[in-house]
Formats: sequence, structure tokens, C-alpha cells
Amino acid sequence: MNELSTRYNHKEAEDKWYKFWEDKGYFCAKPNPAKKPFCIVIPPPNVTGILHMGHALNNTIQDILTRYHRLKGEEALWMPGVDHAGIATQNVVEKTIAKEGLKRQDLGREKFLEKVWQWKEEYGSTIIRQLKKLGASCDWQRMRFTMDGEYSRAVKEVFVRLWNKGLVYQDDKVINWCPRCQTALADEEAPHRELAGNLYYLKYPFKDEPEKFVVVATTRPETMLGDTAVAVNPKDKRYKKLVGRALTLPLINREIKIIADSMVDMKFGTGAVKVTPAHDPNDYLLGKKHRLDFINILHPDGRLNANTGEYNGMDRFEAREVILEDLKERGLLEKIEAHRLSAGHCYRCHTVIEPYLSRQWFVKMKPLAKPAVEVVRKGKVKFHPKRWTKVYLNWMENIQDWCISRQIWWGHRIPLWYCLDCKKEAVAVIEKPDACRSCKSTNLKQDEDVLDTWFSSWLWPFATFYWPFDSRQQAAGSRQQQDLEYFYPTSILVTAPEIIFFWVARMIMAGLEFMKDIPFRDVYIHGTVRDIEGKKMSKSLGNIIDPLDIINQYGADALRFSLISITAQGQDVFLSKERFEQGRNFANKIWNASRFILMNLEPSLTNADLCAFFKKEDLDTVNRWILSRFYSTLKAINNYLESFKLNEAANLLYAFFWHEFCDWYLEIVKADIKHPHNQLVMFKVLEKFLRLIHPFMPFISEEIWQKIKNTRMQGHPASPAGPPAGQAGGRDTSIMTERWPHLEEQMIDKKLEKQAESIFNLIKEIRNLRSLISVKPQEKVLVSLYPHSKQKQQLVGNNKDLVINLSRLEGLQVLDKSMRPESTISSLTGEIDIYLHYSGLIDIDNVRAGLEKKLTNIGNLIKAKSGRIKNKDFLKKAPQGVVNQEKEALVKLEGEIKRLKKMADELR
RNA sequence: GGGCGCAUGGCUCAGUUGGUUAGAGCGCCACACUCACAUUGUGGAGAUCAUAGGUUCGAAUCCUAUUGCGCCCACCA
Repeated sequence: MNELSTRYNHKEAEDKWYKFWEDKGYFCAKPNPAKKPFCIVIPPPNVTGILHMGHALNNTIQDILTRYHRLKGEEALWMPGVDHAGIATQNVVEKTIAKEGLKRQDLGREKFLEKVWQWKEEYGSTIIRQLKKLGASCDWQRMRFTMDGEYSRAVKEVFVRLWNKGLVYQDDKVINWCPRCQTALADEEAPHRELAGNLYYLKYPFKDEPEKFVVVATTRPETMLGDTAVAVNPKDKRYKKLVGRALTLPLINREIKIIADSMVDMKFGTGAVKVTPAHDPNDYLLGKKHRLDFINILHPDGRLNANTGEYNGMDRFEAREVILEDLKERGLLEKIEAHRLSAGHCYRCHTVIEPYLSRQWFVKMKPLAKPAVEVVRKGKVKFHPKRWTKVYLNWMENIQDWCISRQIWWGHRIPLWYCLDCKKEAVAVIEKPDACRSCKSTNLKQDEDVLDTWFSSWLWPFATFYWPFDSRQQAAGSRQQQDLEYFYPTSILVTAPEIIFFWVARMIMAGLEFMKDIPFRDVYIHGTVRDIEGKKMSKSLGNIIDPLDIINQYGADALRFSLISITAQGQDVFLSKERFEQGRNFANKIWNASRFILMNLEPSLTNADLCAFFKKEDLDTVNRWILSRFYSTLKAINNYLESFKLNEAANLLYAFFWHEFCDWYLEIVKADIKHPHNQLVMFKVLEKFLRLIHPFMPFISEEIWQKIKNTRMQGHPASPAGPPAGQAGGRDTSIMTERWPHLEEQMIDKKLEKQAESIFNLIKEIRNLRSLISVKPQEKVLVSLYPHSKQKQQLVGNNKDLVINLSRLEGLQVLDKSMRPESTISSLTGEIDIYLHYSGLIDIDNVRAGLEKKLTNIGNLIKAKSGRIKNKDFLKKAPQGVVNQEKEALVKLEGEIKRLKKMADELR
């Protein structure tokens, strides 16, 4: 270890150890009845995906949990996979063929799909490679893709089951239509965004009195071409008499009637609303109710169609301008008001969606939602943080039917077959039927549409295990079935809030419907990664921090640690590049401390010595102290990890290792580094710490652990647990196959920790005095102490050398009475009076200023405390412990201020 | 229009069930590379915990209202 660099080189370590883990199969999990199962299914990234900070955070959390449970001795499976992402992927491939001047229609369905598969083979594993860079310990042999054969079977099976249950139906409805992607979208896929727009007031003349008008207000004037009525509120006095009268729809001169409906808001616009039943969900309802005509005015690509006469072929937004011009010319545009409106946008291409009347397939959701509400209500599935429960329940209780058909090609084609001869109703079957059931015709045709991508993702927690197990798969099936039985329900799902409706809710419904059990017990919802100004990271804003850059520059461990340490449970994460220095510095600190320890480890010490069982009583104070602190820390870490407070765990590990183990413990034992106790304990604490930090920083922990193994352990692990069964030790062993340290409660000694703290405070005070009169760091000084009590006197006596070393003294004198020696400055705030001897001139003003400050501070405290203690209610109502605490504190403070005042007098 | 989250030192955030002198990282100031680490060490400065009420012996923490920022949901043309 001597020859090792003073800096940790992450580039060398990371790829090497990742390959090692993968080659040895350490990520693989299989059912083991002797072990508790732990399972996470990855939120499958899109096959088009490129790792961004959101992924980095999401997957770091999952990896920490997986590695933690693996170390705990559970059979931990992190199931990896990729989502075929129908619309997104089709868009990407369409763009690539567009470079050759081709549209997908030019190629035809089959050829185009070939292209998509080609694209997938070539680029589809990018994100997987990137996840490996991050250190993700997924069982890659179980890699799944939502378009895999078996997976597709599961999707079809589910469709057929729902069909047979009568939960799938076809209907004409006004749905969200993306004119760019040219497909229907579910409501969740068309989020509303605010837009700056206008409210246009249009005049519709009466048929029999063309010089008079009804004025309607609209934000989408082009839709007037599809109007089939004007509606008013029946209570509206302004219009009461006009109900039933006929108007002439301008530009295309269609006769439309004025109808009355209570749905109309009298206060909005003019109180009269144009009704476009084919292009507005509300108008659609009105149309149904009042038996109006439904006139579709759009081509699928957003251009106006033949129903619009001379506007046929114009783009919708272009048409808007022309129509407004034409209306203006005719004097039919009354006014234009600025108006903020919100409109649905395609979640894949951000195009403004059009409400569009079309025939689509839907799933009835109410029956599926009911049990899914129950399990969350009853706490069988728990959200972390809790507040998401309400969001989930609220959505589930108001759930709408799910539009599942998509007019794209890349995806699971709907397994519905139509007979082209008898044209009786469709059959839903997994395999293409040989012949029509009614007329025996073989002239069958499959539905052209594919299913919503989320219609496959919602099966993820069990379809990844090859569910359903049919006879064809029997041979392999029995093993796969065991897998599913062992790992399902999975343990925890880790995801972002925007996915709750798309995915989490639907997985719960699917799990209950098809597996008769919940898919996971816990749902961890983490925050969104934002830039330092709180903006979402996005390409268009140019504020992206690329995780791969960070890995390259600072290391994967640094990325992981920094991300986690600032991710408070469920809060958004604000990032700047500098944040990652913290993780890098920590890795370097771990590296150098390890280097120091290995460099100083006595070669004659045998492995048996290092692994020896020792009694607490045999050890000296410092070693007992650090062990107590280690186990105190472990106890807290265990609690934090079990309650998913990963940031707290990370920060505690940081503080323990850096500020206690390095800053105090190693500095102390340095003086007597060859002492067997020190040798033993520094080694043990380091080795155990590495296991604790491993889930957070897998690479550096392995790198150092391997160095330890090679130099010290020769294949005999230092852990008392010994090597896992089947492991011969030696070359193959890894920190990954070690065990999480066992919590040795008896090693925790809070009294000792307090004592150590008071010695450290003493040292800090002395250092402070040194700096107050600018004593150079290398200069040694003489100090006299007066401990107020026997215990403190003893404590000081026992730790004399330690104090001398760490505060660089030439001598330490313990006084037997309270008096200030000549030529000293003092600190009198603790239970030990401290006098620092000086020679020559010192800056007395500096000392005086420090003293003044202390005096005011303590004065204020005394005021507050004596006020409290004089308060009768406090004495009566506060718990006795608190009262005593306050009284003792006050006595102490009064003593302090007395001594300080005396000192201030002497300084004058 | 409903719902949620957040307001704590210059910046980014912690702060468990209300209870000593409110913590950390970064930044800042001073000093220090003979001793594992300058991606370091030592010491220091810096906060009336958004505002106003209330509950309580006691509030950063609980309640109410207000202000500001962010997010989600909703059919207001």
C-alpha cells in the first residue's frame, strides 16, 4: 500500500470492479428458502433513454437498498429491464428515416417495424451501459424488454382476460389527439399547460334576421366550422326568448339552433357558447344530450378536412388566422380579448393536442380501482412520504376509463380479430384463430391499433417473471413459477411523483386483478432533480448536468454519495456541479485514511490477531470510545435505512468517518500506532465502516476491501461471520459477499462518549486560546488546568498525554486550587479552568474582545434561564428532569460568569 | 377553482414524538504543507428559524391567517 497514490483514482477502480462483480455473478439472485427475499423491479427506462440526473438519483436509491439488503443476508433481486416506449421510440425512428426522405407509410408496417428493431439492437442498450457505470447491481441475466415474446404474451393474455370479463369496450368519444404523433392519448398523456391566447367574440347572425346576431366567445375560432348549435343557460334572461331560434353559421352557412342547457356558465364570455360536439369533450356531451350532429373537421394530421369547404387542407393554426380574417371582412368578428387558457400537450412531442371524436378502445377502470383503493387505505401498500397517499386515493376515486388504443405501429398489436366475411363481432384471442367461429371463413384481419405502452408496463412486477405460465413453457415454467412465488410481492418500488398515475396506480390494479396480491409493499417517491435555480433540467433550457460527465470527472461513488446526501426524503433536489466535490472529497478521505492504516499495520500481526475476539474491558479508553461511537452510528444507520432516510444515513456515515474516526481517533492513535489495541481497533473499524459505506459507495469500498484482503487477510475475511457458504475465500471474495455488521449493543457506552467529548472540548479550548494570542501551530506551550471535580481531575489525569499531543503542549500542570498563574490567559467556561502560559507580548485587545463576547452570551443565557426557573408554572408543569436540567445549567453558568468577570477585572 | 410542497446564517439544505447555547456541506476570514490526505488540517466570523396571531410552563417544531416561490389536479368555451 505504500506505493499507492495520495489520491483515489476512481477511473482505475470502477470498471475493474464492476466487471469482477458481474463475472462472479454477485448480482444474481435465486429463490432460497433459507433466506428472506428482497426484490425491487426497476422502473424500466425507455429504450430511447439516455441517463440523466433523474435516473441517476432513482437508480442510486434502488442500488443502495438492494446492496444493503444483500449485505444483510437477504436474497436480493433487482430486476432490470427496458420499456419499448411506443410513441417515443416510433418518433425517434421516424426521425432517422426522415433523413432518407422516408415516412413510415412509405416503408409499410412490417418494414418499418424491422427498422425499429434494428434501431433497438443498435442503440437500445445505451442506458443499460450507463446504469452499469453508475454501479447498479441489477441481475442482468434477468434483463427484460416489454416487447419480448413472453412479455408480449402476458400483455395479450391480460387484454383477453379483461375482454372476457367485459371490461374492454369500444366507443366513439372525444379523446386527446396528437396531430403530430397522429394517435389517441390517454388523459394522463396530455397534461395541461397554460398558454397565452385570445378569447375571440364571433357574431352568428339569425337566419331570419341576418342583421341581428348572437355573440359567442371562443379560444379556438377554427372549430366554428364544426359547430352544430349555440347553447345558453335556460335561466339566462338575456337569451330566454331566443332558445329554439335558428342561426346561420357564418362562412359555411349551416343552419344551427339555439339550445338551452344548464351546463352553460352565464358568467363566462357572453353567456352563449358555440357547440362543437366533435371537438370538445363538453360539447360532445351536449351533442349527445340534444341529438346534435357531430361534424369532424380535422384530418388526423391537424389539417382541416373536406367538411370545411374552402378551408380543406389548411393547417389548424393557419386556418385560424384565415378564418378570423374572413370573419372580420364580413363584420362578424366583434372583438378579441387577451386570455390565458390551458390546453393539453402531447407528453411525447409537446404539440398542442386536439380534442377529437374517434372510435377507440377503453378499459373500464372503476372495478379495477376499487380493490386498489382498499389496499392503500388499509396500509398494505404504503407511500413514502405519506402525503402521496392522498394524491393517489384522490385520483383513484375519480378515475376515468382508460383509452388504450394507439394509432401507431410500434407496440403490442391489439389481439382482436375480425372476420372480413361475416363481419360479426371481434374475437379476442392470444393466437391468430384459424377460422371465424361463425362462418368458418379464414379471411381474418387483426385490429390495426396497438396498445398503450403503459398497458404493458402495468404488468411489470409479475410479467418480468414470465407470468403467465402456460403449458408450452412448462419445462422452464416450473422454475420461473418458483421465482415469481418467491419474489412476489416485491418489496419496494422507487419512482418519481409524475409516474404515480401512469404506472404505480395501474401496477397496483394489475397486481390485484391478475396476481390477486399487491405488487409491492412500499412505494418510495423521490423528488425531481432541478438545477440550482429550481428549474427542471431540460435540454431546451441548457441546464443539464450530465451524470456521465460527473462520473468521469469525480467518480460514480462521488456522484452517488453527493446525490443521496442532499436528497431529503421526497424533497426536490437542487443541483450544481460543485455539489459533487463533496462526494469526491469524501472518497479521497476514505482512501487516505485507509492508506494510512494499511501503511501502519504491523506486518507481524497475524490475521488471527486482527480477527481476534476481544473484550471491551481489555481495551483502553480511546479504543472503547471509537467502538462505542461506531456501534452508536451503526444503530442509527440501521434505523435510517429501514425508514428510507438515506440522506440521514449518508450524512451520518460521513460525519462519523471524517470527524470522529479521522479527525480524532486516528490523530490520537498516531502517537502510539504500534500498540496492539490501536492496531486491532483501527483495522476493525475501517473494515466494518467499508461494509456500511458499500451500498452508497460500492467501488471505493471494494477497492480498499480488496487491498485489505490482499495485504492482511489472505482469504480469511475479517468479519466474524466468515465466508458465505460455497465461497472458498481468496481471490473470489468481495465486500459484496460480506455481511452487514452486527449491532453489538454492549459496545455502546454513552458515559464514555460523554467523557471523550469533554476531553475533546478541553483540547479545542486550548487550541482556541492558542489562536487567540496567535501561537504558531508548531510552537509548544505550557498549560495549567484546574478541574472542578474529582471525576474531571481523574479524567484529565488519565488523558494527560492525549491532551499534550493534540494541543501541542510542552507541559501540562494540574492545579490543586482555583488560581490564575502569572502570565496566562484563561478559558473558564467549562468544568475545567484552563490557563495558557505565554511569554513576551500578546495582543490583549483580542483576548478582551473574546471575553466580552462570552460575557454577553452567558449573561443572556442566565437571564433566560433564571426567568424560566422563577416561573411557577414552569416548576409545576414541566417534567422534573427538565427542571433539574435547567437548575443545574444555571448554577454552572453563574459560576462561569463569576470567573469570567474576575478575569475581565484582571485584564484591565 | 381545488389539493400539495417549500420559506432556517452568503448559497444549498438537515432538524426524529414541542425541552440545554438551532446543525451540516459549500462559500468567507486567519494560520499551517516534517508527520495518510491542500480533494488537507486547526481556529474563527456569520441565523431575531418568511410575517401576524394563537395553544403551551416552554414553539424552528403544533393550530389559524397572511405573503412569496414551486408543483399537481380540474370540462369553464
